[in-house]
Amino acid sequence: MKDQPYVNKRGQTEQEYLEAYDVSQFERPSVTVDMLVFTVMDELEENYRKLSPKSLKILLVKRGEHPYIGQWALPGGFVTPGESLEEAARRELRTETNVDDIYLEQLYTWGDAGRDPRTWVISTSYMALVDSSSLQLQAGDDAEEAEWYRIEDRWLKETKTATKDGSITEKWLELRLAHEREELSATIKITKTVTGRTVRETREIVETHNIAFDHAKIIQYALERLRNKIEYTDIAFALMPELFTLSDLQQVYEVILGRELLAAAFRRKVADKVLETNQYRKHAGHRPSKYFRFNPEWMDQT
Amino acid sequence: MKDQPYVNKRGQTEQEYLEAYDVSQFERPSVTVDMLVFTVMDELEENYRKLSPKSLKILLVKRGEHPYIGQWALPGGFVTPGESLEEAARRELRTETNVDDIYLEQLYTWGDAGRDPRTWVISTSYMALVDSSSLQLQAGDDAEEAEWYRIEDRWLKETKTATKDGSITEKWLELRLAHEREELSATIKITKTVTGRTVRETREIVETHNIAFDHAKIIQYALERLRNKIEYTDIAFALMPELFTLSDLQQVYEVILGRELLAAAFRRKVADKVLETNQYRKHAGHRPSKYFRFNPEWMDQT
DNA sequence: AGAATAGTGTCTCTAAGACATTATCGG
DNA sequence: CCGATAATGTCTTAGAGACACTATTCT
Repeated sequence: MKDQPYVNKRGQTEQEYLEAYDVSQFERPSVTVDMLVFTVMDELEENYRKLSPKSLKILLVKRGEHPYIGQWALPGGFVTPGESLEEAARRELRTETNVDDIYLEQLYTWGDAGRDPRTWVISTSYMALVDSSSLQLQAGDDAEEAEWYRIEDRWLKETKTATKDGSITEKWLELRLAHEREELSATIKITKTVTGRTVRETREIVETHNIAFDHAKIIQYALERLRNKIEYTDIAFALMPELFTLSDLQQVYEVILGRELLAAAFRRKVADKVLETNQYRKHAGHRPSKYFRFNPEWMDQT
Repeated sequence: MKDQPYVNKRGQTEQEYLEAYDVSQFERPSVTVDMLVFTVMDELEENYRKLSPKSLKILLVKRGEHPYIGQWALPGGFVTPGESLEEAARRELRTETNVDDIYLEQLYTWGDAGRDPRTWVISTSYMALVDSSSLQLQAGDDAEEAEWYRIEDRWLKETKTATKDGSITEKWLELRLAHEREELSATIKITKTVTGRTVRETREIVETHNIAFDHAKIIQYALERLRNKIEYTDIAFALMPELFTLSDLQQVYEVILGRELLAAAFRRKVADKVLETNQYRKHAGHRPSKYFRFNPEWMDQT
């Protein structure tokens, strides 16, 4: 395939060219991976009859070094030579959560100048979805101060301005990350520019409280992607334990989408994606629900 | 925000830490951007009565240097310090096509070891959509041997194997890139691994003819993304000229999706996204069609 | 006139939304 | 029996698919 006998303008063969290649001729950035590890956990509920409400969580680590020392950041680290980006992401994930073989998806690569005060850093962010039940079992690895933060966002305001051949829409959102002992927040502005026939979207951090680097922006972007993808793919199952009830599954959809769904329509929609078991949830204080499992055959339908 | 008085374990303030920071402590990759510039062009048609069929094109450049000298590659180049990835992409786009302010979207970042024989290279790929009518006017910049290649793919075969808790589906596709004087091709294998509740997808080049680096894989990925996005977004308009007929628009959808659409349903679907003009296409050899333009108000609907 | 495309009317089919109804547990 | 959730039935609505039919131009 690439064993051409060609020489370049200076008369070099490929081998000669590669031997003479100066790797230091261009300035190079550091490359890191940032992990957006999401899970859905049960909140405690006092009333024994009611279902425990769920909430979406994201894993953050407390920075023990400059810059942004003492603030919270996405787990991640440098990519090392010889490993692919995805390998680096899985390595970080293992050291952070001990969980392997979970859903992982590349999200976006961030390379704005000045996003790290130390040096030129480009970060590829990966979204991972883990099932909380398998996690709660081994949550004892507090060595480096990692915490699950409840994640919520709130619409703040929107403005629209006409331009000569389109419009500019600015939307402000507040991102809130809460934990028993701490609360982090940020304001993010999303600018949507319509020009002629094309649309451009940019994100910008307006302010951020105790969230390191540009990570508030990355988290908001990931949340948006998660919301979109849960509607047209089956990634929700990656957040579920082996056995789950349809109410559990619906709650996961609801907490991510931020709105209630009608049970009848929801059940119709997922009917082909799950398999019935003959087990029931016990001691519920009300009619017990049947456990289901993911239907791997479903993947063939499309 | 980040003016904390904290010191780290070695007692350094942030300023002291940054001054002492050794940027060379980690090995660093070269970072490039690769551009996937798509357009849809009319093919010549002998019969004056028939509509000229359209085809999807991608811009490639001939490599004049090792490695892969003489083969065809995606246009692109190194990212330089101080510019963001998107700025680098727009800069490459300007030098390659002279067109500015066009649809641009970050696709994926490729970082597998060995993807460039020279050194460790990580590439972020961007997809750009341009309207061919504005391009044909200034197609005379052949300085560096850039060519529009017609792009097609073809399903070859599929196998499915059961594993203990899921299955592996392998799909082979042939990618064909054709030009008046040259024809390039590649075979790509897509492996979909279902394990428990999660799905993983990987791509691999089986063979490639005269397509440099791992670019065949990137092109196939971009084509898939384009096909998906044209169904649920309005990116198709970025491929259209200012004025277009609904048949033109339908043809663009058809050539990208690779299947025919029903006119009645298509027109219903786009009805709110376009604005009528009172101009008609002339000298058509059949009933002339009305010209439409993009409706910028449409963006508000969602 | 006739080839070809432009554009519309309408029936069917499927899926989602809305909401009422029945079922079943723990206490 | 009551409070709560589980699960189903069914009417309505929106939209896609299918296809027939009419309209209009150029040579």
